[in-house]
Amino acid sequence: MSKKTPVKRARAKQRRLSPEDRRQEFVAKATEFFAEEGFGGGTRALAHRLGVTQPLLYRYFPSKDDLIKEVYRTVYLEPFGDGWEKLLGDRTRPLRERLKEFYQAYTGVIFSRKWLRIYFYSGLKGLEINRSYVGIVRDKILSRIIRECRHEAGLPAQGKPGAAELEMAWVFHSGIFYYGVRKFIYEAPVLESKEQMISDAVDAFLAGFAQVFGEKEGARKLAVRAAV
Amino acid sequence: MSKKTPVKRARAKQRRLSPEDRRQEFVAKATEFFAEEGFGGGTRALAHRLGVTQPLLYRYFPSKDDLIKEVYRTVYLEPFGDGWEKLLGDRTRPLRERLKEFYQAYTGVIFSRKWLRIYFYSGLKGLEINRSYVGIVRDKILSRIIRECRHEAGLPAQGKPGAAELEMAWVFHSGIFYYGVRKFIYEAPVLESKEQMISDAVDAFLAGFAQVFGEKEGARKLAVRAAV
DNA sequence: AACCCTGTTTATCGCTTGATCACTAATTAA
DNA sequence: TTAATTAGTGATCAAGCGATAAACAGGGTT
Repeated sequence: MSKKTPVKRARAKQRRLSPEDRRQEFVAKATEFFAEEGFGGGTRALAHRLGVTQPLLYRYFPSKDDLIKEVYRTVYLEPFGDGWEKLLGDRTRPLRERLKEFYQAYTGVIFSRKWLRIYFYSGLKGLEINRSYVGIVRDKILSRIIRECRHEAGLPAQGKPGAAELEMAWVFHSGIFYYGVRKFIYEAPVLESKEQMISDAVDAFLAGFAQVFGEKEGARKLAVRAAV
Repeated sequence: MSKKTPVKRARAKQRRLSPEDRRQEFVAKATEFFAEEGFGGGTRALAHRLGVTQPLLYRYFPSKDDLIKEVYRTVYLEPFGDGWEKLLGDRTRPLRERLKEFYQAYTGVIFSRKWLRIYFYSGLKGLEINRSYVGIVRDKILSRIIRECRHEAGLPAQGKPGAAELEMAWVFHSGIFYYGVRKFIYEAPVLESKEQMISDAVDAFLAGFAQVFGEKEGARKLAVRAAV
């Protein structure tokens, strides 16, 4: 390459965005960048990707760490709508149907290279935000699922789900979750139809839950209902 | 702190190990170090942890990357004994029992902070070794499990497991795997008894597999799937 | 004693990193 | 038009990185 050319750079003639918009644009692209490179990725490489010079980042964010924190915020807060709890708890519809629909929607949001990689990078860092996310999944999703399963199986409702029930829901949930990990992080071949994977997983979970926790009657009811 | 003290360091009076042993000692401690810090951890910090100076590492390993590769080797090759395939295929015992025993043993090896963290760090790097590990799990463990399930359910044996069956085994396997992730990476509370978690997961899986792929339910299952 | 071999340290090199400062170009307000 | 404000750049700093070279220390052999 020739030496640094002092050519007056033709500044891109882009419309100037409002400061807040530009900032958010930076955060969005930084998210993609860090998802690929990990948080060890350099600010220079990031700036290059944004098409600006490195010091400019420091006009918008006090430090690299602050930028990273904003990346976390957007990634973690993005997915959680409040419709999901209602969907799971809507007893006018069969639980099986609710579960399948919920996991279609949920995985529709989190199954992306970007989301999953940021999730694991922050998890390995041992960040608080990650731990709190696990808590949210447990309280807003899994506990609700357990409650609905108990109801469906004709078991007495009780305030908090038991530890063993909760664990079983975790195993179920994680099994589905890991489909995305295998596909987007390991880039391993997976069953083409996500829909079928979820459908089978839900069917197996309901049968398994009835088998392990159901009363004899409840279990049979679940099995029969499944078959019909 | 005062300026660098040129005090002649009292060399530690440790027994001199053979070069090969010393090397392995380095690799072992480096594994723990990288498990905590990630592979971005510095060679100086690592050397400090080993109680030696940084350049000494380069007498034992040509570069940091070579050291890391050896870390991978030990971590990935450590677990796989050949007894596991035999255990899974031993038809003199009930499949349920075999599965529970296998997963007790398997998780006994990989459920550690060290193993899991190295696993994810290398996974995020997109390393070949990681992908090959996924292949090994699929071919040596999950395919075998499917075969045994088919046999148990009285289904005709066929060479390769179907994609949907394999996926279901993945969901099951991952569910168990993620118990370790939650415990050692997220450091989230889990069911105290790993044994019960595995036992319930296996019971649920067998019930679920029969439900989804079993012969008797086959026709009805198809109807249900068509209706969804 | 002299020598060599090997494990180890000190000092240092070139490069990259996150961050800062002074300056210029572009936009807005008067 | 001119002044003020904002967006963006080039040069540079101190610290940290991986890696290298040369000197040193201690035991074993002759």
